[in-house]
Amino acid sequence: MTNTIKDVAKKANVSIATVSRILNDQGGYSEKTKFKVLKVIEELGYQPNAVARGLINKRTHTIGVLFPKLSSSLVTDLLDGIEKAANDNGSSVIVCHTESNGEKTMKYLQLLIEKRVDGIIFASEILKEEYYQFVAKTKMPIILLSTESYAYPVPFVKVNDFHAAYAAAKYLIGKGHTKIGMISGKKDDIIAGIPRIEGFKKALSDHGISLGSENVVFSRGFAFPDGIEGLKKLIGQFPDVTAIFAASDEMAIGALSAAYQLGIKVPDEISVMGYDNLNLAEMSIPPLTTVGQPLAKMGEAAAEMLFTIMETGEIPESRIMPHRIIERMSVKERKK
Amino acid sequence: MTNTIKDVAKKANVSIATVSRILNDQGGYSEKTKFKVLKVIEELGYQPNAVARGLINKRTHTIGVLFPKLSSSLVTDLLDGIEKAANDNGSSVIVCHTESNGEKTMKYLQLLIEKRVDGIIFASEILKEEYYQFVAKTKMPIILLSTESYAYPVPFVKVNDFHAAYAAAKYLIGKGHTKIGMISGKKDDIIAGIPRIEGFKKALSDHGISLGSENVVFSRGFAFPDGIEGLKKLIGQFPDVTAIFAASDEMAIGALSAAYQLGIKVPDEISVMGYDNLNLAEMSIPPLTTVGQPLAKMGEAAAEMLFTIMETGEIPESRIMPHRIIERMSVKERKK
DNA sequence: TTGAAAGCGCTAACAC
DNA sequence: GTGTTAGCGCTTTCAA
Repeated sequence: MTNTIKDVAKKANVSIATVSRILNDQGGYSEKTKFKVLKVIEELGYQPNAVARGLINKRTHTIGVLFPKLSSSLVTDLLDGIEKAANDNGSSVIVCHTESNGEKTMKYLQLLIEKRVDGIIFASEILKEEYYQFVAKTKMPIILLSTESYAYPVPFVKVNDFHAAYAAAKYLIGKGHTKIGMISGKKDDIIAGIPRIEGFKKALSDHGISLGSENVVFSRGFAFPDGIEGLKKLIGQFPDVTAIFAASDEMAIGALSAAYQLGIKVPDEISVMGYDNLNLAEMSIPPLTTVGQPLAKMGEAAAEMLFTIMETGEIPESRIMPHRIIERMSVKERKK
Repeated sequence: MTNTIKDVAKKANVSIATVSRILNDQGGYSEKTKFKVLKVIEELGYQPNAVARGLINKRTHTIGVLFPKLSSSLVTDLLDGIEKAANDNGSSVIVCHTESNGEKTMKYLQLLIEKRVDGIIFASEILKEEYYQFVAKTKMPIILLSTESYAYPVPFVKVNDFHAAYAAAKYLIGKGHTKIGMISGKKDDIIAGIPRIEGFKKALSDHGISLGSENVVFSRGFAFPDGIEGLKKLIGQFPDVTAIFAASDEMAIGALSAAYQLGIKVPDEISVMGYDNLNLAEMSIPPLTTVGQPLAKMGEAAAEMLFTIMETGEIPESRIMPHRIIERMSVKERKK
C-alpha cells in the first residue's frame, strides 16, 4: 500500500498536522522539523493523496471538456489551448466525446458533476435546454467554446462568424471576383451555418453583386466529402463561378480535390477559400487561403475564464476573438 | 451547497447506510424503502460525490494519458480509441501534453499519481528510466502505446515498424520500382526511426536492389516541413528516384507539396507512399497510398489492457497490431 | 431489513 | 511550534 500522511508523521515523530502544514507551506514549524519531515517524505516516496485533498478542499483541480468529436484538428487545437491554460493553473483536463449524442452528453455531464470537476467547457455544439438546466442546478461553472447560447446566460468564447464570413467574401471581391459561390455547412446550424451564410450574402449585396439561389450550396455537415459534393453541385448550378468560399477548411480541401478530379485548376480557373485555418490548410495543394480562428488561444481563453469564475465567483464577459484572413495560394487576383 | 447522502437520509427518514446500499444496488432493503429513497434523491437532485467514493474505494475510474503533442491527428485518433474504451468501462480520461519535455513529463506523472488515477497510458515516446522508476515505485498500472521499451517490462501496443516499413518497400517493388528512396524520420529514434529505415533497407536488399547512402534522407522529425526538405534533398542526391517511401503521412504530404512546387508529377513521374493513414491521407492530391496503423483500435486496446490489469492484477501480453497497405492514388505501376 | 459507528487520507480550528 | 480532534461524503463491518 502507498504511504499516507500518518506514516510520514510516525516515522518523523511529529503529528500529522505538522506534516500537513509543511506540505502546504503554511508556516508554523521550525526549519529543523521541516527538514526532518521532508527527509522522511523523500525516503518513503510519499505522494499526497489528491482525492482526500479534493474531498476536504472542495476543489479537484480538474476541469471537464465536452467535444462532439475528437478526431479533427479543429478540436485538437482547441484542446491544446485548454490543456495549456489548465496546466498553467495547476489543473488537469478530462476529455469527453459526446458524438453530438444527447444521451451521451447528459451522461458525461452527470459524470463530470459527480466527479466534482471545478468547471466545464462545452465546445462546438448547441447547448440544449436539458444540458443547461442540468448543470445550472448544480451551479457548476461552465463556458461555451466555439459556440454560444441565445437562450441562456452562459459566457462563451468564439469568433463572430457573420463578420468572419463577411470578411472572407469581401476579400474575394477585393481580388476582383464577382461570380462568387459558397459551399456552406448545415443550413439550419444556428452557430456555424446561418451566420456564415448571412455574412457571405451581406458582403455580396453590400458590394452590389447580385445573388440568387445558385450562389450557395448547402451540405449535411462541414467535412471533406461535403466539400467534394459541394463543389460539383456548385459548378452544376453556377457554371460561371470564379471564386468559392467554403464554410470550413475541410470542405475547402474537399473542393480542391473535386476540382482536381474535374481538371479545374485552382487558383487559375477557380479560387477557393476556407474557414478555420487548420494545420491542413498549409499542407494542401495549393496551400489554402482561409479565414483563421485563433483556436488554441480560444481554448486558453475558455479555460482561463473558468478559473476566473472559480476565483472571483463572478461570471466573466463573453469574448469575441478576432478572425484573420490568412493569405496563401488558393486565391488568385482576377483581372478586369 | 450540494446535497449529500446525509440530506437524503434525513429527508427519507432512513440511515445513510441504507441510502448507500440503495445507491449501490447491494440489496438488503425493502422495495418500499428503496422507492422512498429514490424519490427523495430525485427531489433533491442528489448527485453522489465521486471524490468521496474514490477515497474509500481506492478507485477513481479515471485514467491518465501522456502525449508528446496534442495537435496531430495521429494523437487524436489514438485518443479517440482510448476515450471510447474508457467510456465503455465507466472511466474518464485525463490528457497530458508533455511536449516531449522530461520535466513536464515527470510533473504530469506525479500529478496523475497524486490524483490516484487507476492507470496510465504513455504514448508515442521513449519511456525514460526516470519515468519508469517513478511509476514502478507506486505500482500504478502503465501501458505503452505506439512505443515500446527494450529496457523495462512494460506491456505495449504498437505496430511492428520494421515489418510495416518492409511491407511498404515491398509494395513499391511489386509495382515495378527499383529506384526507391526513403524520407526517414529521426535517425536516432529507436522506435519510429531506426526500425522503419532498417525495414526499408532489408526489403530492398532482399529483392536484390542495390542500395547506397543516396537512398535514404534523414530528418529532424516526422512533420510536414521535414517532408518538403526531404524530397528536395532526395531528388538532389538521387535524381533517378521513381518512388519514395516517407516515414510518416505528414512527411509524405510535404513531399507531395514539394514535388508540386518543383513541377514533378505524382504519381506519373514519382510515386509517393506514406505511413500512418491519418485522415489527411485521403484528403491529399492525389490521395495518399500509405501503410495504415489501426490507431483508434490501438488506443482501445491500450485502455482495455489497463482495465485488465486492474481487474485481474495480471500484466497482459503486449500486442502487435496489424499494419495494412492502404492503396490510393499516389503510387503508379512502373512498366519495365 | 435497518442503523450505529469506524475509517478512507487529508485540512483546519483550537488548544497548549 | 506543535499536537488533538473534528469533520469532508462516502462504504462497510457489526449489531440489532
